[in-house]
Amino acid sequence: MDRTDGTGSGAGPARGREATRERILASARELFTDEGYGAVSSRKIAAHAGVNVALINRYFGAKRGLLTEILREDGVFPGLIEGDRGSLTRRLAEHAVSRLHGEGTALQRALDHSAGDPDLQAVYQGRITSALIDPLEAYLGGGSDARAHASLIAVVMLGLTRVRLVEGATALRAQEREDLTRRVEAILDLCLTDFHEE
Amino acid sequence: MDRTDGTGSGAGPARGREATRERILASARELFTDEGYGAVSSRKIAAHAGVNVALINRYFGAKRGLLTEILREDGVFPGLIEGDRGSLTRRLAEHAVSRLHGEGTALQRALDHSAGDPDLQAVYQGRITSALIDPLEAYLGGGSDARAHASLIAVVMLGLTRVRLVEGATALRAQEREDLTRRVEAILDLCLTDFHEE
DNA sequence: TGGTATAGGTAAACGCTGTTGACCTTGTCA
DNA sequence: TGACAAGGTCAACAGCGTTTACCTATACCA
Repeated sequence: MDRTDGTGSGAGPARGREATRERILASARELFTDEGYGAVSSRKIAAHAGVNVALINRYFGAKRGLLTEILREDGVFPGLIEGDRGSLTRRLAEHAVSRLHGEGTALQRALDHSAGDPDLQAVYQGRITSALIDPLEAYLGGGSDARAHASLIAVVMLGLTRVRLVEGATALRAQEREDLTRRVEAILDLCLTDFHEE
Repeated sequence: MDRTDGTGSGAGPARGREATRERILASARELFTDEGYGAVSSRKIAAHAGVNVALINRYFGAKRGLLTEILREDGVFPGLIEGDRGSLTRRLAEHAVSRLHGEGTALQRALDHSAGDPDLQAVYQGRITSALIDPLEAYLGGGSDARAHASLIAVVMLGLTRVRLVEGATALRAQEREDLTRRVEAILDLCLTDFHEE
């Protein structure tokens, strides 16, 4: 009936559904990392994987399916929205500032640049919601305003990415790093305080 | 030598360089407003203007030139970065919250959705810098950290747009409007305080 | 052992995009 | 009348994401 992905017989690249899928995915990841989503065409990915173009759509539905698959594998803010509640904003601030300085994996940096692509709007929409806002809401305890607080956090986190993308954020990166981190932390704390107290 | 844009002789649409340019621009503005930048093709704009496609590139260099021209005509935050300094953040907060609620001109709303288009990155980069960060820096008096403060303001303003775009910001729009405005105002104030005081 | 169904892969086309270069037409001036 | 130039058109180019029809080689079953 089916080889269930036996590793070929030695000659030529591995065949079989799973092996091919994986080869396409690996090529996409590598090329997206180096050149960004928009700059890499389906044909280029296929050529790099030594595979026909049509297979991309066969296995992943469409080009954006490749990115969806890649993104599924790693979270947006791994390890940040868990653990001690008191230092949540500190962790988020440190992460945001490090991203501002171009740290993080090459893939993360590349995908920041692709975040605005109209073709990817639905992909990023799902990602921001499911990997940032939803977990934050749950982490914050689910009070009536928890989701609004989570959204405000997202405003700052996404805003920082966008300003870096669109303007370079030179002035921010020129600040003493600890000063900037503390400032972002304070802003994030303000995002989390009760809307009605004063 | 040249008619210098006389208004034709009556029959058919107006001819002449300036009239044609204006007709293309008007069509682009209308279509961008209704459908967004990415969804409108050069050929569609040309057809709507009753003009050959090639003229778009002749007069505006490329499709993005149309948007550049349109954006040149109205500022990003008209009237906000001037006047009383004490209420700057209040004005900005009110503006941001109104945008969150889908207010503002139809063109502004449409262009928010196009802000991430890779083809427009340079256009928006110039716009954010020259119409938001630069004026803010000047308005703030040009102290050594003025540009960093302006950048932080931009973080919040752009972040709000992005969260609305990508997530809908339902939870934020569900907040009592005055509460949310005051919160954003407080956050913006925090963006403007000295980095080194504590 | 032979026949067949099927999974996996390929080639070629479709319709679309933004853009460009060669051509033509029209009006003006010498 | 002839030359010139501005304004406009047509047709093509190269590329994109995607789809359809076809081929091939394997695995199973009679």
